[in-house]
Amino acid sequence: MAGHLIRRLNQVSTHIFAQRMQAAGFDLTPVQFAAMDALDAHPGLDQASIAAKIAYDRATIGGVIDRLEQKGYVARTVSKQDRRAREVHLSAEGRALYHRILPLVADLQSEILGGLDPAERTEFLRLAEKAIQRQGVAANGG
Amino acid sequence: MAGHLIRRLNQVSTHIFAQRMQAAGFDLTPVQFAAMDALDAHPGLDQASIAAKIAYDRATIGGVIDRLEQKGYVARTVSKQDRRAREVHLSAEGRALYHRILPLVADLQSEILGGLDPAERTEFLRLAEKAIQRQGVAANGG
DNA sequence: CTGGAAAGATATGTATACATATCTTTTGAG
DNA sequence: CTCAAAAGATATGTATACATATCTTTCCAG
Repeated sequence: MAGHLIRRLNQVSTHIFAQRMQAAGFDLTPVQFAAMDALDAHPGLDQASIAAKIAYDRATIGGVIDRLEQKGYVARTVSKQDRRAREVHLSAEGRALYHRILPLVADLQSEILGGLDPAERTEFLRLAEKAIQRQGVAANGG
Repeated sequence: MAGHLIRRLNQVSTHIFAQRMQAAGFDLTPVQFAAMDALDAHPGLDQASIAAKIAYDRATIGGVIDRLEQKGYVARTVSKQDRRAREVHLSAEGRALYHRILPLVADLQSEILGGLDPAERTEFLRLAEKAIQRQGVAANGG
């Protein structure tokens, strides 16, 4: 069953992420890192755009940004152009943390596919990307 | 990023599952179906064994079984051999539902990998299985 | 047989994940 | 300009997902 295999793989992936983070003394979830990654590339992005960029729904991202704000890694300000929108920025601390963690996360990717040799990993990533490409799953508000 | 691709794929997978179930007029999540699948093959299984079989933790499965019980699809009885354990059985209604849904779920698997041709699907499944095989992720109480 | 370790289940707390509803603010048709 | 539609965010409710703690019951060493 494809669905079951994919779920297991996702479970392996999040487990490795959590373990590596804890081992390095950081307290960040995969989604929180993904949000910081988007914010490093696009400072001042509003929440709806963050959600669209990393394929989450707005409600989930709202909570994720809440927690990042509580930790002091991001700051939220009401946009002057559109007072409905909240512009989100990495704080100095958040940016520093992101750049310390980035190589760790890059490194852990290969561990997720640890059972595959390099050629197989490349092929797996190609197939995964192609499978996603065909789908138009955007979720609510994404 | 492997982790991100896998998450997206899982999102596609659960989305297709939910859509197909709703279209067919059923109200079952992927986990609930997985639990019923395990119970059809192994009637009377206790919750910890169900969790181990489908790679979940016990706490999650407890809630899943709660909801299946509320819907009337499973029944829980205290084991006579071990009064700590709850033996879980599909009800007549649950078994009937499972057999109606099974072909639907089998069919939807190919849609999850809809962007891939048959040879690619086979290869993807082989690689996914191999990648999982290497990992020993069991979760708490699995 | 007895007391502590171990196992099954449940309780608690945190973090996704997403649909739907609601509130505020902006935009656009007339 | 005005009001309804639309968009950004938040609120609410359900369902995972999992670590940790606790309760009950069983097992086992002595």
